[in-house]
Amino acid sequence: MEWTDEAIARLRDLWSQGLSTAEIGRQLSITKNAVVGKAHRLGLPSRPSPIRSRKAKEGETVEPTPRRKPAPRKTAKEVKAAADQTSVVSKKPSSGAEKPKEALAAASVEEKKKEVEATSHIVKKVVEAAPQTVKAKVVEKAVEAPAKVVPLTPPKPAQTSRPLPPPRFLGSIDRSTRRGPACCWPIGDPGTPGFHFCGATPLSGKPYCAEHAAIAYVKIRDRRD
DNA sequence: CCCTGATTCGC
DNA sequence: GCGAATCAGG
Repeated sequence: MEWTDEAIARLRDLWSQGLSTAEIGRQLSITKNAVVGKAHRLGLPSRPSPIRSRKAKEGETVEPTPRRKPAPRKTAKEVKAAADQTSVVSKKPSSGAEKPKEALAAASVEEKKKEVEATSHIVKKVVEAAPQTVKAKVVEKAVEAPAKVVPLTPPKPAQTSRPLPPPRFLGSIDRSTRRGPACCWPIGDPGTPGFHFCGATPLSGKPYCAEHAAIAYVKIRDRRD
């Protein structure tokens, strides 16, 4: 990474805006390690760290989180040697070709963009992640940018007088292998035998899977007649 | 497991 | 100086 004046300025700016190191990294197309490393070197103010957040009790000398052993780190040579060996000996059968990091990063960025376009959830997410001091700022920024979104109510189950049967999730079929949350998009008519909820793995932070989230969250301008 | 930021240390 | 590897907390 060539730390040009501009790159450094950008880093400083984003850093001061309270964006996460990973987010800054994405915007600069570098890793969060590079970001935090450079920030550290630049003497930028530390962010509230998850780990060191040990209460600085008054008088109590908080041990700087006694980090453990320096951890033996592989040398580049060792890494290369290992790589050579594995590539010759036991090439992974079908793990698929690993995407280059750039591709991954790009994909990640694309994903993010889509998300921002489609929903405002990301805004909330970002805001939540941001330190208090910058929340307002972030909101202000974000509000004008992404399209407004309205969560449409999913098909309203016709309410019956008798209690509904216990909802069945398709996901419960393989509950043994996947215990996570389940998409709660209703399928079929409540009260009828076939009624169940989707049960697929929901998008992070949403009650619906990708397929149904796409239906549930519709851009306002797409609803206009 | 995902995320986060901080630190270490081979390069 | 750089940043991947690693750590550790949520």
